[in-house]
Amino acid sequence: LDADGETGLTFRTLAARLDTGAGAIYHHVANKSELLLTAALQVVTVVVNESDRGDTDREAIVSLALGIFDAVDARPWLGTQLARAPWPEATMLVVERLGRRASALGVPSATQFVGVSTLAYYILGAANQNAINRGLSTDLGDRQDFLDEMSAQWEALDPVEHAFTRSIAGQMREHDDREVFSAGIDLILGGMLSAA
Amino acid sequence: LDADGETGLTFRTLAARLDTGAGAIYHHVANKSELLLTAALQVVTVVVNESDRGDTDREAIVSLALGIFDAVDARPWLGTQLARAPWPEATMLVVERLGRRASALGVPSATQFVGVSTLAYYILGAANQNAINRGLSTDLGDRQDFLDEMSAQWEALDPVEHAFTRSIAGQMREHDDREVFSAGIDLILGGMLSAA
DNA sequence: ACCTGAACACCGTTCAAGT
DNA sequence: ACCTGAACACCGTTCAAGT
Repeated sequence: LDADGETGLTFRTLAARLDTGAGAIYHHVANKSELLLTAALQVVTVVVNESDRGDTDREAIVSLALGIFDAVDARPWLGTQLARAPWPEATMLVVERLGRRASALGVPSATQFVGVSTLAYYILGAANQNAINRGLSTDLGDRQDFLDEMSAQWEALDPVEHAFTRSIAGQMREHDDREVFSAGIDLILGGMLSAA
Repeated sequence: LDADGETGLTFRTLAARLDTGAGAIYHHVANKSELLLTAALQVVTVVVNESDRGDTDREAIVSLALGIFDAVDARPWLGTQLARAPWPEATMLVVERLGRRASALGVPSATQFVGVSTLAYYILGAANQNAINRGLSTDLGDRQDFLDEMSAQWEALDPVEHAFTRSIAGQMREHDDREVFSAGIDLILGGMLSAA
């Protein structure tokens, strides 16, 4: 799974690795979906326990978010599993930790439901996007080439029709992934706290 | 595509519908991915033009977001295409509109890049989640049964280990999808404006 | 230039037959 | 109770052969 990704893991290769038949695996898991979700829960349990820390609740939320970001960066297949709907157990584990910290931070209880799910969508979306982009850039040269090309494409767009996209092309080229990601978490936290 | 979803559209069924061979389609599109992205761009172009309106920029952003939410609700395959990485042309069209409105709204230029991508991740994540949940609930009885069961499951969790999840179980049961979605947009906009 | 459709190289999943 | 692995029912994609 870690070596060849989600499509690399087939019941045939897995059976060969376990020195058994493909059908035998169905005596232990119902189907491929369950297999992947089980793997995801196992990884996330560790990540959440290791990253839910910091001197303040706010720091703990950023730390949790970065923990997921880094885990998905290292294992792109994980991002796909966490973003499934309805949210699987692994994702609910992250939501639980985020919510507890948000509550302790003083986010009004009326905004906790919306706030935490906003945080979760942002974390999963940004982590997935980052992981896939990184996969693409190792294929097609290095990250900077990839960003340069994307940025150049944006700058070549129509100045009227795509004014905003052009205006952020420079930032796209020079941004640091983890820093921008953290800034996003801070922005959402700001919204949650000022919504009182 | 609209009738049977993404997996329902195969080159064989499409060829049968067009009274031709499966291979012939490859003379018009490179592969299935390109086919789906083309369909997505076509739909989103219309949606964006129809929903980018309101008396204020803030209202226009909410209207845009709801436009995408509703479009994905009606066509779940669209959500999958918009959430692809790197963001396809159709998604960039949404980002452009959101960014232009955010800029006009007075969001500091330093936070526009982070703010608009936060908004985009939230919109795509929430719209997809909603669409898939709705698909599940039409299969397994109606929406309320689905929410009741999920809510009951959450309330049955361990009170210590899952304190937060339990605390939002009630809201999960009673929430209105579009209202909660709008509230999330407002929360992010609040964060973008107070980040000055 | 475009179409045809059999063939290729796969999948996840099932199931009769074994141990 | 568990394993085996051929078979089933599909995919997206390719390509020699046609028009």
